[in-house]
Amino acid sequence: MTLIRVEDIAKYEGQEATVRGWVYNRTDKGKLVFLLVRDGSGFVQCVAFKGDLEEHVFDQVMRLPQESAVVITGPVRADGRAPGIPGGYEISVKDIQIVQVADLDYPMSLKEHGVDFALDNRHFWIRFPSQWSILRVRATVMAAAREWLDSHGFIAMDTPILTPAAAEGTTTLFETEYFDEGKAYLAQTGQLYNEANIFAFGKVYCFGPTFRAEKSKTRRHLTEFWMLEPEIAFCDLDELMEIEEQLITHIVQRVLRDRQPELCALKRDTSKLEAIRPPFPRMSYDQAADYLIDLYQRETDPERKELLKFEWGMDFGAPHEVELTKLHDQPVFIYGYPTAVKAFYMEPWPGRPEVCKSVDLLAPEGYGEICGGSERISDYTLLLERIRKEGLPESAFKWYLELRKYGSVPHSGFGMGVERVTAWLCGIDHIRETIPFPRTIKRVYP
RNA sequence: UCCUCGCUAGCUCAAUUGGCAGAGCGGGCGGCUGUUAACCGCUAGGUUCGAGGUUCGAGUCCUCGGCGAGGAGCCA
Repeated sequence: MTLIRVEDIAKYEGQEATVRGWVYNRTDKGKLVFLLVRDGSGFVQCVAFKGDLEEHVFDQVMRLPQESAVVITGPVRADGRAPGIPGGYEISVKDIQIVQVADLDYPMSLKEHGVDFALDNRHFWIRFPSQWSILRVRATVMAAAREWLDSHGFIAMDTPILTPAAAEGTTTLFETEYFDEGKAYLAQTGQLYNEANIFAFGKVYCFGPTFRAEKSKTRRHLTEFWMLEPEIAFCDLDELMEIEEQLITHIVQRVLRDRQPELCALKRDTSKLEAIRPPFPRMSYDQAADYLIDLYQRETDPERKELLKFEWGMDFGAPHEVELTKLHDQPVFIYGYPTAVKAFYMEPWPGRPEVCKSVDLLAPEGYGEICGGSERISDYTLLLERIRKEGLPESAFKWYLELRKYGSVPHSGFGMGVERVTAWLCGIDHIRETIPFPRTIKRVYP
């Protein structure tokens, strides 16, 4: 008996194989029972004929409840009628071991469910082909990102999740007691620590959960999400964009190569992803602003006009980002945002202090911002001035400022939101499905 | 915080003008050798989110509250 993984089933055509898994669906048809079995790596149809099994066994198979655990052995056959991920192959049940007969009150039937019910049952929902596929793509996004960085001289350098006094207002930070030291806060970014790390390691990245207590209630926000943050010494804004487009391209290629059955199960139009290749278009904030102002002025529908309202100096809202992504089939860089709407540590544009060397990467098809980054201020005096202007506590930034005194160089970095990238690649419209157990303003269960 | 919508069987939903609370799925029993979220027959299953009000009569109308969704704002 050869134990196989369903994702490799094509290799075993004509051979006897064993799969271990769970009954996702059962259809009985008189003397014939179809079991759609999940084994974690895929979904495969197993067919039991009454004549092949002892009568009491067949009878048990015919009544096997959804989600029962089984070990099935039999020959693998190619059959175009067989559903599954990947489909096209099925196993004839010659032997079946029933590890557990599931209770009959499994809450998630295979019909439609409302969002709230599905999320209350997230611990079961992840068994569904759609959710399973999305989370497999997520894992590949994460693996591909590490793979590219690790092979391009970046050192993985974890940054703390418990952090001291807030770098900015405490309103969006989750707070916790920290022994006798007062308050600690869950990290919103590892960037400041990454900036320390590059002066030891040159090119680094951190990759972990980040926490934002924003009262955002949209399809693009979670309170706990995973962010990849590379930071590079001796790197300006142009070089940063090159790194971003190389990384994103690699991720897209890997997902296309390794997650084809999952994308197919999600009915993703992969031709849109196959077309992604660097260099990505670059557009200045000024150009984007001109375009959006023109769009705003020409809009006649009052409701839409209100949403598209724009003037130079504003940050983009979701509707603006959507309009900008419609201009290209590729991800698009928007660089040179107004200093006033960006963070204090961004390097000013030479000769134009009202603009800074920041860049956002917007995914196509209306997905919007997937990466945000900038060249950082490398001059001590300028950074100190900025910290004071923002009214930030100087003492908390002592170590950060000191980095500018000993070997400071131009450096840049960015953050990539794993959930937003995954949502884009999967073609789904809400990022809560791209993380196993989403945390939103209204949900910390399960 | 604001705007809009929703809450009826385990799930997804229906219920005409205020007039007997229903269907599909899921569960049970039975049938069928190619099902694809199978199909067919039978069957069990209800505090209509909560409190109060109007009315002969409220799932439906009114008031207050709760919960959720979509969007906006917010958002390194």
